[in-house]
Amino acid sequence: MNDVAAHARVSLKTVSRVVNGIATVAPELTERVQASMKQLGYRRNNLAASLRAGHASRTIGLITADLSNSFYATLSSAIVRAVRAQGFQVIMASSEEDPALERTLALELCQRRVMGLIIVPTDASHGYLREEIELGIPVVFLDRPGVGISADEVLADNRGGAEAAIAQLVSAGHRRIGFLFDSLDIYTMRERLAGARAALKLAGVTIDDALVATNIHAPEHAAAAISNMLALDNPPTAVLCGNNRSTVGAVEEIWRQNAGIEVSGFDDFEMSRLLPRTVTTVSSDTVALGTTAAAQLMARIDGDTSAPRRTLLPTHLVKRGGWATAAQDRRESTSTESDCTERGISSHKPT
Amino acid sequence: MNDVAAHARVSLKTVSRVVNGIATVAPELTERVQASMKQLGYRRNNLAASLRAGHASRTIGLITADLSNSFYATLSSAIVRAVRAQGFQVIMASSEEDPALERTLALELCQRRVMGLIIVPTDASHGYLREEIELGIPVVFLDRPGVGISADEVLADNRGGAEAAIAQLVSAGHRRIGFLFDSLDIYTMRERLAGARAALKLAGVTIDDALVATNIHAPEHAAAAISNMLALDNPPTAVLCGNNRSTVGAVEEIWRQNAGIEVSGFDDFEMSRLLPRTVTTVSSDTVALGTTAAAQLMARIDGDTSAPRRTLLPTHLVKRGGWATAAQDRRESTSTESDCTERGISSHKPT
DNA sequence: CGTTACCGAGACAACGTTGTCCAGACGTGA
DNA sequence: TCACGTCTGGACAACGTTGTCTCGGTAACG
Repeated sequence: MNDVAAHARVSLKTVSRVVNGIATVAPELTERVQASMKQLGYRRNNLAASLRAGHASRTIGLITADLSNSFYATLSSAIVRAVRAQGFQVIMASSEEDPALERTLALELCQRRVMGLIIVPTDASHGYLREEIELGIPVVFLDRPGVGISADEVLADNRGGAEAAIAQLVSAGHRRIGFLFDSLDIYTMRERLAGARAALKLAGVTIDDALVATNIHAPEHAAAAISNMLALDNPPTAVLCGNNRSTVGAVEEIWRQNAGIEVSGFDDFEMSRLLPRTVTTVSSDTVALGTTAAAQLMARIDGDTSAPRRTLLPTHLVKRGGWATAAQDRRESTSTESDCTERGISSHKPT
Repeated sequence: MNDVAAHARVSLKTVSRVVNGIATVAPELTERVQASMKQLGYRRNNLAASLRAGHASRTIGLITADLSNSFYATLSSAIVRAVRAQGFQVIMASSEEDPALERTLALELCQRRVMGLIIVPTDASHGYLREEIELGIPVVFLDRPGVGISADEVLADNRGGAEAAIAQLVSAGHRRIGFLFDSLDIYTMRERLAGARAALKLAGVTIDDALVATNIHAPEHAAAAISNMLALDNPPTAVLCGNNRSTVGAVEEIWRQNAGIEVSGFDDFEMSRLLPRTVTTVSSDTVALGTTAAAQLMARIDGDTSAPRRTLLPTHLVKRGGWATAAQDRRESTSTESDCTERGISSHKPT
């Protein structure tokens, strides 16, 4: 900037004024300065500017569990788009589900003076964030609640979705329902299982613990677990899968064994309509989750100091797949959705 | 920092030394400073530090075409992980395939003093980047080459992959092969089609223009296009799809019409093995693409000033899906891969 | 012609940090 | 005891920018 000023034979401040588009500069000088900037390849240093201006870095931090997972990719994409509209940029990091790494990343981002954080939290205490929040960096937890701290949360109604899925299976006559869930250390898994249990209790159906498999991390685990269940004297007639990996493994194995049991699962996914079996998925609007979290954070950055708020987004049942079971499901996916349950924000309040 | 110094009754510089872990501070003072830092909630301002230190922001910028696409999500994830190992953070942005937006984003990131850029470029001139590169911000183009500028490029061997796919179809006896490609404005589409044409020419097979459909953006377009081809007097016996969306649409429609034609396609995708039809996909190691680009950029940041370099990663054919056509394909996917062609880096040099 | 008012431009300080240099204190050896 | 060396702490400047204040010039009006 000094060089530009010297080259254009004006003062430093005049260059600053031109850069910031302040109108009170003589047109002739403006022109000279702009020519010099171009000639010298001048680029405004936004870091320095935000230093002077007092922390207005116009950057937020985003920590998800696994960037390559399409669920988080969609979330991230929605967030980036939403905050970009307000001139904000996003530093992204991945905690790999490791609480220690998550903490390190969060603190690093705070040091970098992000103006806010969106975190998909792991299942460890987030007390360390209290200080950062008090120091003025707002935090929004996304998809799962933070532990041991009060902050904004944007969640999907997993419990309600589970209840709806079970209600549908029960009304279709199923009484023996299997469960394939990932680790119950994950909040969403606990919620989904709790919802399912509640709905079954309501329907007066008792749960056979032999039909509840947990710690299913990969399709192979799901295949093995469902295989075991099918080998029981009294096998399930339907299965509820805790996430899309479980669903995929279950569908594969069920198809392989040509077993005629019904499948419901969480986390709708791209291409799910190409599954050979009909599957009912509990899906939530991932884009809305991201957009809502971004909006909540921006409100905090803009000075909203009201009490922390939990937003619960609805989930709904969608019928997917069924190519192998043929032409009985030739309807468009939109009309398929219409005969499914919708759950509103107020449907259920997880604790 | 001033406050900490006052509180600990030491000089500003002493605090700085403690923060930076310089050993020449008396242990007693170090302790006093650390206590004061904790008590006052001091956080080092990395922005200010990098300002003083001369642009060592330890941040890179990443611009992809569409964050929510699983291909770019995987790329991004690999890049974030790779640079994180060197203490770098990543600011991510999405160009939405819009050259003007891409340019705006790139310049914004430069103003923010990122130390390097990885860009999945759109098909417009990147001459504007020349100045930035000269100013010392290295750029690596990923997945597609930049236009009108010489910089590092990390690409997949699309042309070789297309040749391999066609060779396989031809050797299986196919002579009438349809093509479903997205816009030829996209570099990868041009490369893939060029490879296919070259391989067909080599095999002495002439191409019927009625079997070449372009500008296929969505599965529905692919379905319509393949439907038209199947209605011809002399329909194709096989089809090559330019990306996974085309593949999905084609497979759906072919299945619907119960037409027995063979499908090959680009871009392997999660769940592709659950497709009802057997599909041969040309896949590349997406993680390796990202990791390679990150490594190349880090080398430039570390001062590598050698001539711009094009890295071509191999593609290989993988058989996927086939649930609906049943038990003839019961093998594990690993063994399925073993009977497929592998293309090396040196297989083909696209221009 | 003089005075006032206004406007454009420059000097200066400050944002938070760190490198450089220097001063002072302490210890040791002659 | 004095001189020299070493080692720690502090003053100062600088990174690149912008807000504030002030000054000089010009135009308009009395």
